[in-house]
Amino acid sequence: MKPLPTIEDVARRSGVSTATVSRVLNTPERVRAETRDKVVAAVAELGYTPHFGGRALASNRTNTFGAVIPTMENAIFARGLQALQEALAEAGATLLVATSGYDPEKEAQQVRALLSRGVDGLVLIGESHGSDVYEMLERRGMPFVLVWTWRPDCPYPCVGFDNRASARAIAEEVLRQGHREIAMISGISQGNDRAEARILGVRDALAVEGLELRPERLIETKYSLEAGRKAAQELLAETPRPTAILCGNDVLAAGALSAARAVGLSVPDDLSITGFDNIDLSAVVSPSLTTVNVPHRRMGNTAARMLLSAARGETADRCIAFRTEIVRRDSLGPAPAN
Amino acid sequence: MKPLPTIEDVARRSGVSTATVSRVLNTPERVRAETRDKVVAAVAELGYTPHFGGRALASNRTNTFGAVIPTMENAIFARGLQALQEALAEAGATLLVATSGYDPEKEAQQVRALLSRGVDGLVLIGESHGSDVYEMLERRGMPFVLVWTWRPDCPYPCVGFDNRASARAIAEEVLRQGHREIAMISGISQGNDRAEARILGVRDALAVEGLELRPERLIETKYSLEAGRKAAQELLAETPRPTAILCGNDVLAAGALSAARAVGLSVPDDLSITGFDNIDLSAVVSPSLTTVNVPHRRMGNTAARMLLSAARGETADRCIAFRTEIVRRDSLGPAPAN
DNA sequence: ACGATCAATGCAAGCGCTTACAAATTGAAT
DNA sequence: ATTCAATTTGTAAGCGCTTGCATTGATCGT
Repeated sequence: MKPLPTIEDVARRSGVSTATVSRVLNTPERVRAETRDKVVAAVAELGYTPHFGGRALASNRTNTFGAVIPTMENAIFARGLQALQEALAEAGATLLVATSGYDPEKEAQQVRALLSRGVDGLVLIGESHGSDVYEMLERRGMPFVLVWTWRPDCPYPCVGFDNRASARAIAEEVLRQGHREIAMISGISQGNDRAEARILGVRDALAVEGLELRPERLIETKYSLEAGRKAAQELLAETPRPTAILCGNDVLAAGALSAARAVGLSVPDDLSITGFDNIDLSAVVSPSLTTVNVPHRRMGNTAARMLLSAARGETADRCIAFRTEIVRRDSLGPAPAN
Repeated sequence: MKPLPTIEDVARRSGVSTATVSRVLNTPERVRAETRDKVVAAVAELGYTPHFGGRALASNRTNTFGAVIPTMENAIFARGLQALQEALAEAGATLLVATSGYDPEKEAQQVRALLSRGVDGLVLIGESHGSDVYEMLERRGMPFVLVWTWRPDCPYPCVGFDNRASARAIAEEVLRQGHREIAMISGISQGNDRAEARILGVRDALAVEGLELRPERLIETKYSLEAGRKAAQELLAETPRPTAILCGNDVLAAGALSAARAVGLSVPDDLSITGFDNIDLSAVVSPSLTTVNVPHRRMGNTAARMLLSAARGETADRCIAFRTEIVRRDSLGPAPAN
């Protein structure tokens, strides 16, 4: 285990002081070209890489940002994260991803871990987080942005979309197709503002038609194919059978789809199913899912931009909402005639 | 931006030296219970979290491990990573994930970045990596393990499965169903030993029957649904049309499935399709995919164990192979009678 | 009762880097 | 030439933490 070259080795080799080496690395324009070349050469010859810890300790910055997401297991956040990562990388920064498993305590723990790693900023999913989390962040003036969420008057910097309005929109679309027996499979709404907002949106739409989402027509469950399948199975066992099932996300919808297939119902002839998020999956299941397209990549990009500028000390605590649109595919059709 | 409490603050508050505080944090059993309690209390009251950089600098260990994977965009590595992460977390360690986008140069860059962050060990996918990568790792005696790959006499510590043999097995299954017009959609094999091995495996199986995989029957493309769809479209346009398409992974297979649907072919009656990896997706597409189950979670767990023990200085440079099995579902059927 | 032993704690020297500040060099402008 | 300002470089003081070594008390065998 050969010891790594340090900045001192580089300094010695290029006949300058460590301060100059440091400047070459951080603010090259403040160093005479000739000197710079010598240093750069020495760096290359030694294969020198600055020691992260040393740098963090001395400068109190890490060029690192953290994101805490509920899970990597399903693809909901993948595309957005990827975009976030790319945008940060382009600015020379690194992204650290941690998962909370939808558990607030674990989330607080992960936030703490990221903070102790000296991240310069943080991305969190949604708005519902422990008060301890918000406290930690504000106490030390840590820049952060909430993504995947937006609502009128949101109190924190966020970049997302209006989950409630979007859910309402797709519910209206379902109603427009003549459905009246409507059920919903949602993620667990407790501690998940997106799930909650989507339920509210559906209720909004139903209310306009004088309908309501009865308790037995709403199943909250974890986000997995299997859970979606089970929930749909339950819903389909009741009488009268729903003619449309709105799902809180595409994964649940895909699960519902397979439940429908299992009991021999044809989608969309006998039963309509809608998703939410428009992940890749939704286009390949059969029938393909009618769903809500969410601006994954734009959220990621924008969050990156906001964080970077906040870390530079520029203040821009704005909230940004993107529009969503309904993606019409094959899983939603007119309500069957009685 | 209030300055964070330091170990010194904790020391002062609990009336001991910083050394003792440090010991309470790292080796509590070496501190008298009474003292320990005072320190723990002070830590709690101040909300103290050790500064990561300081710790890394002083101890030259970070309790952090890195993984460089090709991409997060599709779900291939998600489950394995999750397991890796969980196993590391259980031991109090953290996982840093970086992506290379299947680009060797970017991979080297990411490895370098992780090293400069002082990771205590590294997980890499597969065996083909730039010589600079191997050099960096060996030069500093950095523990690492290759996952997702295994072959007889692999020269580095690895934990995976025999891609070639597994591909051969599923190809044999296809042959057993009477297929003779066989095509394959693979990931880009250049610089991807798993893709390459899978192609070789298929060739092995065909060779036994005196068949070969003609160049126009093998399309290499990137791993995406869309790419899979396009490739299948091409393959299906030829005459004679293949009766079975073996895919290098489930994502490609799902794409192929949708291509088949688009041209009105029934799977598996007119055309059989197989996948590889057994990701969640493969069970929900319709028809569900016959594929090769890969021990995602066990690879992740085992890799974690190997890294942790290597970081502790124990030497255990073994290679571990898990068995795979064929998951029989609906996308593979007997070859259609002419 | 006394040194020997051992556990518990403190002291202080760094770990590799950044960055005020000081010093040296340069290049005009006089 | 000489002066002054601007530019470039060096000096050295930490950043927060760990850890080898020294110190202190307590415990024990005799």
